[in-house]
Amino acid sequence: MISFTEENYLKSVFHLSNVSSEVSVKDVSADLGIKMPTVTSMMKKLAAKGLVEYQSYKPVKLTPRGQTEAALVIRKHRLTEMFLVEHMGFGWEEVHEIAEQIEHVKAPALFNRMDEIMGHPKVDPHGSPIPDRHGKIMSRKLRKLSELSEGDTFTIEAVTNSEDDFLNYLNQRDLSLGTVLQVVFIEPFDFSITVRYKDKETILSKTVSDRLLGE
Amino acid sequence: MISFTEENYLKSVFHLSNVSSEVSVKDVSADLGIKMPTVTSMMKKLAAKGLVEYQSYKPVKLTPRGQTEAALVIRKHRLTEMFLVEHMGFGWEEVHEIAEQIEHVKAPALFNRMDEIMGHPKVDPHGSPIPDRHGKIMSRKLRKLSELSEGDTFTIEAVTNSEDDFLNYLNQRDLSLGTVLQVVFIEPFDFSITVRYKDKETILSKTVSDRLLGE
DNA sequence: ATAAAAACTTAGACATATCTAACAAAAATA
DNA sequence: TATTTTTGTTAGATATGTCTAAGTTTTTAT
Ligand SMILES: [Mn+2]
Ligand SMILES: [Mn+2]
Ligand SMILES: [Mn+2]
Ligand SMILES: [Mn+2]
Repeated sequence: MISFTEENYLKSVFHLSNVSSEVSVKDVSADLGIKMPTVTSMMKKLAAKGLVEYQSYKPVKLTPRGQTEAALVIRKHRLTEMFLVEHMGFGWEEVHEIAEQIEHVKAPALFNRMDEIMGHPKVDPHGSPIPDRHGKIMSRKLRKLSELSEGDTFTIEAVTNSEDDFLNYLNQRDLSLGTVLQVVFIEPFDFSITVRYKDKETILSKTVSDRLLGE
Repeated sequence: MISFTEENYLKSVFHLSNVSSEVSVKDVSADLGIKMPTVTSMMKKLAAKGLVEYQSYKPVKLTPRGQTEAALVIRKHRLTEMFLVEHMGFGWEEVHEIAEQIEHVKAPALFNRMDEIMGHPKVDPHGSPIPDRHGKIMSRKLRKLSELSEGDTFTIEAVTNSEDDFLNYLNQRDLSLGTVLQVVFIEPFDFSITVRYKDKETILSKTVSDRLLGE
């Protein structure tokens, strides 16, 4: 049995693995807001359970089983988010915190039912892929808005961050998944991008354009 | 902040208070499957938090605040059960275990949304009343089927027990909330009751007739 | 190559929630 | 009333998950 707490560590290592190739104790510590000694001891525990590979002073890595278990928690998280948006009328900025709690519920039937009711959605409200029942994830290689050049066209397909502050910022500017943007101008000084969409023109900072994925 | 565990103790004391007038440490111990010394120490903790009245060797009692908090957890439980049945297609025998977990989610918006979507239901799938946002519970005085006499008519309005075994037993016999029964015969030896309903005639044991409430 | 800084681990403490063993009080029975 | 049984408490142990303080190892900078 994997505890609530252990599930959160697995998810953290999983997410960090998709950001950089090596995941350090420090990274996990920062990500979860838990001190390094605690992370070290949890890594030993997860290693003993066969969920992570751990050697002192080395980066940590999920074992295949650890990856599957992490993906299954993420599946529960994303199905929940999608269900809250699609069937309960929540905004995409409201669902992450609720899903953080419901993802730990041990009731496969609940999540399989959500999946069925929604017709097996491929992505969550933030454009992140939903792993299947076996923990397999479809990977799409999307580009960041910040990587484009002047004159390019871009469709928002995902956001890399689900904090409500950021999503409310996007809501205020009427930016959502599916919005098509034209890159009008890139400021060489701070890389802020002027974009045109839906008869509007706005300047987005690099912080924002780094968090928007699409093609 | 009331922990997951504390919430379960409050719920237990609350439920037991509605069964008998006095709630003992033993009762809570039996109800939660937790040893008596553990219950004693939790009662002290809850007393320190102002949620129960506790004195050594005396029955335990919820304070008004303890009652409200218990009722709010029960509200979350029952709204969840109702939502699972009404909006996710689960049977009344499947929802209790899932609700036992979701009732601990800290997200008032989630439960208020369920409540809204369902149009503020008064009872859960087992006929138990759903407390309002302030923890107030409508009380209906229903009779047990076991209290009736031969020739009486009875409409099932609630069950006192949500174990899947019991509910599957009722499902098999096509007994559900709203079913109208005629009491045909009461066996004086073991108080089993012969009932007629929907062109059927069945014998229900005292164990069963004690768990069916109605009027 | 050495010193300094950063990352990591070990050791030990603490909070929560549980248990068993032993004892004490209250209730039931003789 | 005296004894036995039941119920409840105290004391101390254990498991999980967290922390701080103090060292180690590795990496970076001088
Ligand atoms: Mn999320
Ligand atoms: Mn979580
Ligand atoms: Mn998401
Ligand atoms: Mn229930």
